[in-house]
Amino acid sequence: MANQPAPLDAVFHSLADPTRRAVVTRLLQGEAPVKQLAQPFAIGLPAFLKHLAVLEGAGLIRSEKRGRVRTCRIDAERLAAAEDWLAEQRAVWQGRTDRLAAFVESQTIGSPS
Amino acid sequence: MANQPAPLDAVFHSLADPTRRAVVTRLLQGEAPVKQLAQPFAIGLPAFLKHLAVLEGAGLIRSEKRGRVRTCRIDAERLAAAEDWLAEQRAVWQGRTDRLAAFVESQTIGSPS
DNA sequence: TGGTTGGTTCGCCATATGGTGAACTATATT
DNA sequence: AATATAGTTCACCATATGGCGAACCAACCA
Repeated sequence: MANQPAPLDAVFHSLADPTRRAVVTRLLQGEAPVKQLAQPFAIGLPAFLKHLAVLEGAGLIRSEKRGRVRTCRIDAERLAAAEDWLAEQRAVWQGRTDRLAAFVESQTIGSPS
Repeated sequence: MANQPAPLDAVFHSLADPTRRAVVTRLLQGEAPVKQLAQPFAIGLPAFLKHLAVLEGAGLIRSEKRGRVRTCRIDAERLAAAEDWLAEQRAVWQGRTDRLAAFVESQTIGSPS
């Protein structure tokens, strides 16, 4: 159902880099300033800022500058979009092996408690 | 748990392109020869073959040549790896937002529906 | 045997990506 | 006021990406 190409391009492209994935994982623990985010990586700040720009461009993170510190936080919606796309695909391929029914059921809950 | 950087790089990079995502979706319906796969797209065969090479390099598809026809099929394991990674991340962020939601709710009970 | 078809390979090109170092701005800190 | 700190911007570089057209090989068909 969902088929928004452009955003997915950006999200998947963001996740194709280990540095950026690490940033995402890190930010899921909570917000953090740029320098602290950059510290674990063996690249210069300019290069790291480009990564942040890619992530922010993809809508995966947001950032706000207070004083001289820019604080970044996760924006998980786009992450969910990526997972949704994969889940859709999985529904198809797993359907061939047998779990389609379970998935459909989980999507169409209609009369629980 | 799972933290295999290199394969994920290739998988996410593969999925960052709409043509390649379309190929994946298409192949989930069943195997198909190269030409048939390429037909919907407005690019030349050489360019399309590069996309297939990227997908195959990422382990998302396999292909076999019989006669002069190369038939491609999906190899869903790597797709699952990507979804697993995202599911892990979601587990974290949903854990947080769930706790947050629970907290907010616990502070604001009093006038629901 | 000769043509058509399905793929492949080759060279080429424009642009994007991921990195660098150096210079610069603006906000703390002392 | 002087200095350190956190980011930012800039010019630059090497390589990867995604596309092209043209030439090519192998196999099926007539």
